[in-house]
Amino acid sequence: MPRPLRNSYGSAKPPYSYISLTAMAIQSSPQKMLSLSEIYQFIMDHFPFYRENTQRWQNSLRHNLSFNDCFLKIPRRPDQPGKGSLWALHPDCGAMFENGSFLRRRKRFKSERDRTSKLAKLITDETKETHSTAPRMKDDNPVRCLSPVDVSPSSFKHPFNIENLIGTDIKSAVQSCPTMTAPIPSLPTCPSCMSSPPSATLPSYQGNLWSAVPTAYFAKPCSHHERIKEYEIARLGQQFYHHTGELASFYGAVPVTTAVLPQAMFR
DNA sequence: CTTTGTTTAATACCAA
DNA sequence: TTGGTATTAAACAAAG
Repeated sequence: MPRPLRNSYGSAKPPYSYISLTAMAIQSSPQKMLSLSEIYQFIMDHFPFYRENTQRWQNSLRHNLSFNDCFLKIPRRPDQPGKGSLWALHPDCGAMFENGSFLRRRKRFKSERDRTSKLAKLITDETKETHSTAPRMKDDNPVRCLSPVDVSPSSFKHPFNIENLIGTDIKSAVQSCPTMTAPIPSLPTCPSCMSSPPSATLPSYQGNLWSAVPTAYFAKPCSHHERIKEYEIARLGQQFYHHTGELASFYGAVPVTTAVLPQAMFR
């Protein structure tokens, strides 16, 4: 049972590490991600101890966000106002705390082989670069997506090629798996526009089978256009979940939006 | 300018 | 004692 937080410790220092406090804040949020200032605010709201000496502990907290693999920096979508990025918990860091009580850390979370954290960094960098390059390509094809089974070299300047991000072991596993034609699963209704996308815009997909698109992708408002992109991303995530489980948890648990993923993927 | 984020370093703590 | 972890300080860059 999670302990009640409010005024539990008066002005005494709570028995939680900065990592615990930050994880609490993030997990308490509906979208499971918060801005830096929102993390500050949560901690100050719930623990009076941290209403003082803010310079000191906030510096420490920022250090923890950057230093620890368990925190993922999620870029804001262009239509999301505010400063800085959003911070989420790495989906694989669930076992970090004993019995989930936040009181003790079992062990430091280290993403295995740096693969997922590298992926997250690459995604962040690609997103930043993509947004800074204002002029878009002439022959934009918004739904052309790199298929996991398509190993043709990318012509992008900064390719977000899934094959570049995964080991050759996974790549060969994907390529060796049975290929078949499957209809794209129907998309859940967008909570923003409350209508289903026209099915004509959704091509069938020749490739490996995938399971259902995680509805988490549609927790945020999106346009039809964006939804198609998000669907392509979900497909990649599920694709690799099917065979490895590793990348899947990354994509599945972090509410990835189009802003998180490089637009180069769709050109 | 301030805020946000990254990184290095020193130090303290704690359990094996 | 040693290794892993947590805290704090500080320098610095990037971005708004």
